Amino acid sequence: MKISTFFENFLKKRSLFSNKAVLFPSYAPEEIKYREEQLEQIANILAPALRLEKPSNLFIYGKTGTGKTISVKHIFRFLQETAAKNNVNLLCMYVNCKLKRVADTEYRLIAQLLRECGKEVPVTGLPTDELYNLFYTALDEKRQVVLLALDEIDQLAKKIGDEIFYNLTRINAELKQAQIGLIGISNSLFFSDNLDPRVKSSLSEEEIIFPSYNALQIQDILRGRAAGAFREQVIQPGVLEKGAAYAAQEHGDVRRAIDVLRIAGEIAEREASSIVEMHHLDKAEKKLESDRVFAAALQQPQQFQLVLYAILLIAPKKKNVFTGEIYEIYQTLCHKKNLNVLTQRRLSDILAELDMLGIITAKIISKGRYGRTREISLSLADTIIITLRELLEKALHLE
DNA sequence: AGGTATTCACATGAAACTATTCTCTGAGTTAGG
DNA sequence: TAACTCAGAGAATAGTTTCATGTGAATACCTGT
Repeated sequence: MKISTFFENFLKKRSLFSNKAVLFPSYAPEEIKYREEQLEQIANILAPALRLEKPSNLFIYGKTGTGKTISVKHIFRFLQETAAKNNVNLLCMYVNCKLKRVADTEYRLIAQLLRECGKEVPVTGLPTDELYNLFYTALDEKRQVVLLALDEIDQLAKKIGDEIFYNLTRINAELKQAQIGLIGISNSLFFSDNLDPRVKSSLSEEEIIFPSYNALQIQDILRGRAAGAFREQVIQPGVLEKGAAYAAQEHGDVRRAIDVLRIAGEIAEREASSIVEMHHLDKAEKKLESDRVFAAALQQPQQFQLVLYAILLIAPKKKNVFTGEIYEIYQTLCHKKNLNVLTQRRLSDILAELDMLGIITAKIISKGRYGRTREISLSLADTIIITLRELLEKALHLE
């Protein structure tokens, strides 16, 4: 088929979607279902900001995909609208602390905040105190209240420790005109447990927990989104129910369930199907999982990939592999490729990270007299393993 | 037999080092007046 | 004299090494029966 006719046909075909944007994570719905209580609490806590009083610092817990981020953004939107209408100097900032190269270190976080205030700062070269000073002066320019939402704050704490929070809570003491209210959003329910007690008490003056959705709630939310995103009669009966049931038992993550639905639609469209059926959903589920693995693996550094490659070489042949065995294979690979060999210490960390990424399953076991080690196995489907191995070979220039 | 002490093979933690990227500063150089 | 160039000092960061310490349970080694 000629490309020109392909595009012509493409245009003639009716899309399954009426508004695909509804299914993207960036979409902000008018109404957030099953979160009335939490929204009300947040609104209550933050409302004093509209009177230029400093609201209590707020801490929000809940697993991924339970609506934390979207709720905070929702509240922010209305707060700012109201503030604008009534001429209140209210500034709402939202930062995701997990974003690589954006806000995943102390320096970068403050730099990002300055950027939100409209001040560009260099990516490196400046002392961190200097950034704090710039930040203080930027905030203190006028009498205002600043609400600062830090998403995935637990990731940041794990990476660089909790001193940064001490600095953040101290900001108010430095400011003369402005006031700042902190909103921490965490995926981990136990985040604050290993936090400096002083930081903990000032950071979480108020706490809100977002429970996971159950299957029926997920189903309802999915239905709402699907109605907005797909043309009528496109989704076959049972598809939404299945998607919801799966999401509920696996993780309770609505965002992911919505992603699956979108990809199912895309797959159906590519197959020139006029409806979305069960098997599209299954394919979408698999595609999402394998895409995640591939992306995670390919954006790691070279040595990291080499270790993963070593695992892929032997793990499928045996059911359990130990750290030492992987280290040996990795070493021979290094010699073949003429790369310098990392220490076992480092390998240990890499294995732990691969486990975190969900690419491998590593369990620390004790073999008694024969030591303690990680028992490593692959939890990926065979097809994924083969593709991943090929991808890594290409990335590492192995033959 | 039953109890405890060892011992293995790593895990885990902390600090420090290396290489790279970036800014800022100030001395030296250049071009124009 | 103002504008430009360029080296050197100082920062932040990612990835790593070095040194030090921790650890769960199968086995070795006792003890008293």
